[in-house]
Amino acid sequence: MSRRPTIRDVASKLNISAATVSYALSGNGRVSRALAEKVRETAAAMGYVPRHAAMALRTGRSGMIGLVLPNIANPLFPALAQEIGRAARRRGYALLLADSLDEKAGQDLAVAQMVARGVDALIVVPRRGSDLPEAPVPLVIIDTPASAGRGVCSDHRGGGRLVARHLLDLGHRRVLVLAGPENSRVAQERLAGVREVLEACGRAQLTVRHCRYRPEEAAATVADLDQANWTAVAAVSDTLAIGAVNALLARGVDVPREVSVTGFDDLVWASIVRPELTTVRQDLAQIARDAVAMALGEREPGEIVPVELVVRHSTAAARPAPAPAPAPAPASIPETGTARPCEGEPA
Amino acid sequence: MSRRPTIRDVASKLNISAATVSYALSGNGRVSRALAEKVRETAAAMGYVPRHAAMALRTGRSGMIGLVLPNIANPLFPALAQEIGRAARRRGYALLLADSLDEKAGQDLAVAQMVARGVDALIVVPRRGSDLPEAPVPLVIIDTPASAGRGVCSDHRGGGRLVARHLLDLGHRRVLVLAGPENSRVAQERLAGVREVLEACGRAQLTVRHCRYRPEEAAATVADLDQANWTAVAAVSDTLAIGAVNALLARGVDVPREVSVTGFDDLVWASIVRPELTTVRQDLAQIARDAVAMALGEREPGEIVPVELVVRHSTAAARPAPAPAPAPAPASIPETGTARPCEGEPA
DNA sequence: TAAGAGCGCTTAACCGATTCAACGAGGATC
DNA sequence: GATCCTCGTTGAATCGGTTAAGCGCTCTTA
Repeated sequence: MSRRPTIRDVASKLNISAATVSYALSGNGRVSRALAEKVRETAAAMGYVPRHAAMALRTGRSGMIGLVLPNIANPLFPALAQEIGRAARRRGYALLLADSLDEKAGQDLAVAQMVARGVDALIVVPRRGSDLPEAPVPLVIIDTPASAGRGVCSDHRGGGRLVARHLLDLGHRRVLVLAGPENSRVAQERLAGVREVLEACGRAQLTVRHCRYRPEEAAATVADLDQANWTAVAAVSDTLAIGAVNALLARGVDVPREVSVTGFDDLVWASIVRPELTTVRQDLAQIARDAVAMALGEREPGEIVPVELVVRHSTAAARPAPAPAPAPAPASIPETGTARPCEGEPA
Repeated sequence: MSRRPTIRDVASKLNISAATVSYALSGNGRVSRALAEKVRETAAAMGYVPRHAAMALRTGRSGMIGLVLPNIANPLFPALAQEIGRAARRRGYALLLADSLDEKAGQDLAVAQMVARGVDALIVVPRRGSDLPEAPVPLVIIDTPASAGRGVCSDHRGGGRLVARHLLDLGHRRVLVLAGPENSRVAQERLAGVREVLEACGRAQLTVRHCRYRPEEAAATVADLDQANWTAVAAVSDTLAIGAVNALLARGVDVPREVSVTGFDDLVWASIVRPELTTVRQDLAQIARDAVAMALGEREPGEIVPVELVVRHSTAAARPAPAPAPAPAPASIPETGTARPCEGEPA
């Protein structure tokens, strides 16, 4: 026979019942050591591979996790997808992938289709401004603390604090924040972190501008503003940071000597563009592991994963202000994301 | 009953048989118009959603296409994955994703697992240097013409020709080729295209260096060489091109005024870095559509998809050589990838 | 020594679709 | 009026696994 062998083929070759083969291979029933071993050998020799469809039908479990992303083209998500795929595969799960193509209906459609396909759990990075999806299977959200009760997320606010403190330590007091789209919960959190620290400082002056996650919009925003009003640009994403850098360089402004720029996410490109970006790195591997663990019910949702400031070459000590001002503070890198009053300031 | 309704639930509500419901919904059997309509309505009203697992078991078709990538982290592949996902979804197929994590065994393992999971077809972007995978289901390879008999690919060689002709037209005669890893079939093709045109020219002088697909390796390679020997760098990937640009800028060499640089693939970042890269764009959407069509047996494999030269700001007319030399040729952009003798050369 | 508990295996039901074969009712054909 | 078709529908087998229940045996335990 040329068909792929079934469990019954293996059974009849050994003159035992199909059930025994099933028990032996799954390790669930009580089968003698010797027989179990022989079954495994025979199955392997015959090239037996279980049909997941049959297992899924009987057990109601498909062994698949659905991953719904807003847009695979955003470079952060492939990295996350890779980590999730890895974590899932380690547990014997496969990854069913869909992106909502940045369309309103796409997300719910994708979720519904995955449910119809019988995924055992869903991991969703929600589209900006969309409602949180519902599904009759465990659903883990990767987003912000606001929805972390349903999943896991980075400490975006803490990241914002790290950035702000870093800039403060470098002596920057007037900061332009490129705050991303107004309806992005993640961007809101990052902005809140920056704001928290800078406002706690008292002396800092904050300019906030919103724009979509496109370098050209960031560039246009920066180009429109009077550069005299700030010495640092804190962008809530590397994409925006690169746009800002380009606009500044085009204007003949040296980065970081005249203006410091920070990003967010540590995309692969952050360390490739010149100057290499100071940015905040999310621990994607940890998020992926947690998300998968939550999806499979091994862990309670609600995790908030710490982020890390990566200092590179797009930030430097603030230049003395045009008005008479003393030397900037030494550039110590804060190790925590906690707000604390700004000390060691220029007098 | 709180379970998801089955086909039998729908049937008993209408006092008809399950078979009729199946025929009505699938449109396969001969069911009267009126009844078919009533069945569809009732099914929808009851929230009936077919179990793919049951369908898969019975029909042997899972409605899933497996996509195996060498490494999702490479920015080219997510874009491709997105297009393939879109094309698949349009036909009612879902996408099962795996990457081989750039490991030797990963690719075959991924293929085997997908087969076990019952995918109806596989689309594989083979890992460099790996053997072409085999599987008991239709398998489409996205790679180079050498394996295009099994799938679809871009006209990498033609892209190489486009780049070479572009540089030739700009007056460049001494070209450094960053040729990527030696075992990359794609890189080999691109190099071959460049070589073909430049050698046909007769007067061109070619330097070829291999390195892995990492900007820092490209940068190191460029930094090691005596820049006097070439006026243009043709990289077989944008990643390498950016490394080359960085190395040149770090050395104080103006790009493109002193040295022109070209990339390959038109990654999103190619138009974001400064200077924006002149590069070759693959038609990923077309490749994706063709690959899916081939996977589903709607089209014969063997397609070679044309590529397109995208001229931006990293290339410019060659400067007059240190030795007495006339003005460079006008920068006409070739519309075809065909080699032709270099005309309008500097005397 | 009778009741009970394990052990290792088998029997058979079951998951929820698809699809073959058959069947009754009408209509057309001869 | 008998025969044959076609139409619309149904019963039942089937896909390939999982798993509850049970069987005959041996070994404890009271």
